[in-house]
Amino acid sequence: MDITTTVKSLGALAQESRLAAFRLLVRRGVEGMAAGEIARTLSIPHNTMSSHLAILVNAGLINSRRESRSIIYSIDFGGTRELLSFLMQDCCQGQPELCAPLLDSVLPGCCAPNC
Amino acid sequence: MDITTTVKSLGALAQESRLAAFRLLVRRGVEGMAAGEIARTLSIPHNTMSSHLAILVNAGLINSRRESRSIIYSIDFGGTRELLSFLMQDCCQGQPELCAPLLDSVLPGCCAPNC
DNA sequence: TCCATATGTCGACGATAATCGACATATTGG
DNA sequence: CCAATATGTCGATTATCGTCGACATATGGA
Repeated sequence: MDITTTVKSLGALAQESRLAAFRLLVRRGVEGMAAGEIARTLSIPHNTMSSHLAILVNAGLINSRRESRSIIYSIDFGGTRELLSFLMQDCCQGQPELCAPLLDSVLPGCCAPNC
Repeated sequence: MDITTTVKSLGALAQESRLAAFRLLVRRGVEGMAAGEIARTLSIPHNTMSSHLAILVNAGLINSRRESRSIIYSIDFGGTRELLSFLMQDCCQGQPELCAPLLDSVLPGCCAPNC
């Protein structure tokens, strides 16, 4: 992931409706959520939400699949991983002693078994 | 950290010059870098860089201190930690098995001794 | 096929953001 | 105090973004 792609991804998340939608989808996992349900949940007009979702898809943060009449959006673990990875990679270039306390407080918030 | 603050921080990083400046400062650690040197390094007019730095300060991602005629900017580990923590907290609500592979690939990029 | 449901696209408006010249402020040394 | 250096502020311009009404497309069932 280069700096341009990162700016794009960060920009996609740097908007209240989109960040809210993203967080909603993160919690849903692979199951995902239909476009209309996302819009209703966040009280946002369906067409406005539609463009926001398109921006998140374009940024590689979420995916979409059709299921009957609905289009289901779900988190793109690959793209999300790349963004987090890029941000973390930069956290302590050559100075591990500085970022250790930073990470110590981040990791407990993560529920993965290996943390 | 709430969603509004997060949007602000992400927005601060969602701009090429600011992300570049932030990454520069992350690598510098507590030592930091003078405003003018940042501007020269990134080939950005000093006043343009000045407003970008102000936005990063306002977002709580960097700090400033005066040293003689220069103003030295450096990463704000506290604010940066809060942002990363917020993003990581959301990564696997109730579904650790889904985010484990996500984190597995993020953590190796981190140089902290405990990873 | 026709209608209802679900979602996406287009276009225009208002708002916000990025840029940079010109000017202002702050610090140090002579 | 004055000049040089370092940085910040203001203001105007241009570009981009968010919003939403109106219309278009896609799916499934009667």
